[in-house]
Amino acid sequence: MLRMSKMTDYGTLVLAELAATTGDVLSASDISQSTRLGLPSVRKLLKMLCKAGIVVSFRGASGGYALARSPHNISAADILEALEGPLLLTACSASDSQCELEQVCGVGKGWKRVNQMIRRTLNDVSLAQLCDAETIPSDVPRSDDLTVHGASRSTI
Amino acid sequence: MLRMSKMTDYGTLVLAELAATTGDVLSASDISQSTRLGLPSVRKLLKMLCKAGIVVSFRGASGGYALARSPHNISAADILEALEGPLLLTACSASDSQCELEQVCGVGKGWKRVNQMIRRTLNDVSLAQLCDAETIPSDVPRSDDLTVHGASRSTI
DNA sequence: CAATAAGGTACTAAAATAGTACCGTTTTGG
DNA sequence: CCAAAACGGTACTATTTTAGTACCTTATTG
Repeated sequence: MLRMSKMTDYGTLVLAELAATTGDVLSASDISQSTRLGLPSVRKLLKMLCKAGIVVSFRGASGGYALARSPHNISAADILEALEGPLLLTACSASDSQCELEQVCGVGKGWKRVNQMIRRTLNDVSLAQLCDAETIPSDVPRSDDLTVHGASRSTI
Repeated sequence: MLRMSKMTDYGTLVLAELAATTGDVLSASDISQSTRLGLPSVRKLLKMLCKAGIVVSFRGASGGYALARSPHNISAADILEALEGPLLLTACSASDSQCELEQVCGVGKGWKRVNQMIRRTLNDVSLAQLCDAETIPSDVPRSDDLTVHGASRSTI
């Protein structure tokens, strides 16, 4: 359903926790306790976020994790890519697409464009904004509103 | 990976075929042949699209399917919702969310905002545009560019 | 040197997705 | 009027992905 995985959802909680801490570092179990997420999952997430360069780790006793940079400089796209891999709406959006329909397919390019638009959206929202929703513009009309005239707009 | 399912991907091929036809209706097997998708899958997709009101069906010999309205009035959001269910980035974006973390969770609202932004993007792209990618604005700056200053922008 | 904490890997279980099959109903046209 | 064409509905199986866990290794501190 175009849904992020649970792990990614949890991952943002973990990051929010790190963003909110006043202390130096937080250990995986600190975070597990404050977020109420299972320790094994928290550890897994922190490893992934660390690999992606979003958090940094300190080993040994009194070690732990911290954000690698300011929450203003961590984008939603960064987070999603770290935890779910490349942001690709369709299989053929990938550079090494193996879609054998690509010749016949007239819509691949269209979806790639949509993919870019979504990526831009996700690049433009920071972790800091995620933690403080009011700072996210809730209704930003595009500068040239070239919309689907009369396209049904379901209201959720 | 924030990816649409294969079926949705196939579904847009089916819709593109219907959008392109000059004839009256196309049967499931017509579409299966022209798209090279398996007949059972094509049938399943057409049933779903019909239920969602995107295509209309005509039963009996010489029956088949046609778009329910102009491809300009069918949005990407319509298609995704028909084939993948509600457009919800996170579990707690749903109205009947059962996320017991909701109290502790500071990021749910933020993701909901992002969800709305993506929804708007998908509402603003039509099937007609998907079939003719050049008509999709490839670089539309938002009217107030309140971006993450210096957020890393991975280039895919 | 013992305790704490991260790094890495591999495995199991559960859930979602994809693909298929079958039978019923409607309509056409000879 | 009946056989063939084509959709409607449902239920099932297999595959793939996701979630969750376990276990061992390495590093740091006091």
